[in-house]
Amino acid sequence: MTAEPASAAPKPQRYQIGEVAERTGVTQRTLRFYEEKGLLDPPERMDGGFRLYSDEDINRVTYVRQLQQFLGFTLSEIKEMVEAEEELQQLAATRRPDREIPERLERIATSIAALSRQLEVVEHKVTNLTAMKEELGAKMGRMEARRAELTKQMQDAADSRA
Amino acid sequence: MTAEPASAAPKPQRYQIGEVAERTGVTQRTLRFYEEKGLLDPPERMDGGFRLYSDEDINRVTYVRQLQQFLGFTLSEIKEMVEAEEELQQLAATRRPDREIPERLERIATSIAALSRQLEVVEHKVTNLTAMKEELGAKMGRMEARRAELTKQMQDAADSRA
DNA sequence: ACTACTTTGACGCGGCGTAACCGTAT
DNA sequence: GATACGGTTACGCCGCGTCAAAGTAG
Repeated sequence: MTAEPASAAPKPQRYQIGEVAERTGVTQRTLRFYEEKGLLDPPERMDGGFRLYSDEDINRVTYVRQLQQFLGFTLSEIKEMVEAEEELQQLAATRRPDREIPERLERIATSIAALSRQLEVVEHKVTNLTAMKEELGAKMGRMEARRAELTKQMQDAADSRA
Repeated sequence: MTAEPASAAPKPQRYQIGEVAERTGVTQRTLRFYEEKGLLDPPERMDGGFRLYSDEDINRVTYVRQLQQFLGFTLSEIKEMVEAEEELQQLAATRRPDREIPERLERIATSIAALSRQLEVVEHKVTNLTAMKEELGAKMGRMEARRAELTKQMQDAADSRA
């Protein structure tokens, strides 16, 4: 599909752990930890043993972090989700065996279920946060009113001495 | 300020730990832990040693949980916030010494700073979540399209056999 | 040969969960 | 005195942070 010179090999971009850490905003420790826990599949290595990550790996990391930080899922929950999604992509890559369509449908159903679970959480959070935002705004208003009042009192005291 | 019969004592509502746990949605362990960490001040006790919490305590717990779960602050950050707020309420309760207005102003300033910090986080989160929501929606759409496609293929196969 | 980067351990910490064992309320 | 509830103590788990000691890249 993509234009590709016949003579040059694909040469896909690879990054070592430090750069991945910077670009994703997590530490190197976290990257190794995720790998250990099966959230990232083991990346390539150079001859000396240094890890070499792909762009896909990077996307995976940011995805995991979103599910964790923004939605509050645990790492084991997230693991299930990414595993489901991986299976799905593998199925999409296979050259249409055309048998086993029911199985494909099952996978998709699971995936849709996961997605709607996530959507639910997102909407829940947005509702809560919006409510909180208004509360905070009101509190801020009261605080600023008190501050203004006190500042005025100070002014008056200063004026009466003049 | 509030109407109060002269003959009957105030009789403020008190709850023991189990009920507080239910009403706030945290475990008893968490309540004791928060107390230990100084996030809740030590509640009253009955003669046998059972803890007796007030409505204020309950509010405090839900407040702490909001800051933690929704905004992602650590317990030590939250501790600073609630301590600041406590000082503020004490100052509001004192019978206007009218001296030390500058000090009051300082407290209020700290409090306002904390509030705007929280507001920032809230807005940040809402932005992120909204973006995520749209992504999820799009993904859902694609999934459902694929499902429809596959279901149709199955239909066709069944029809051709009939 | 130098410097920056990476490797695998291993221990530590925050924020609780989960018994265990015993005392209190009713 | 049975049953539900609460008290403290202590160990465990998750999600990493933080050295330490050694090897690799360029």
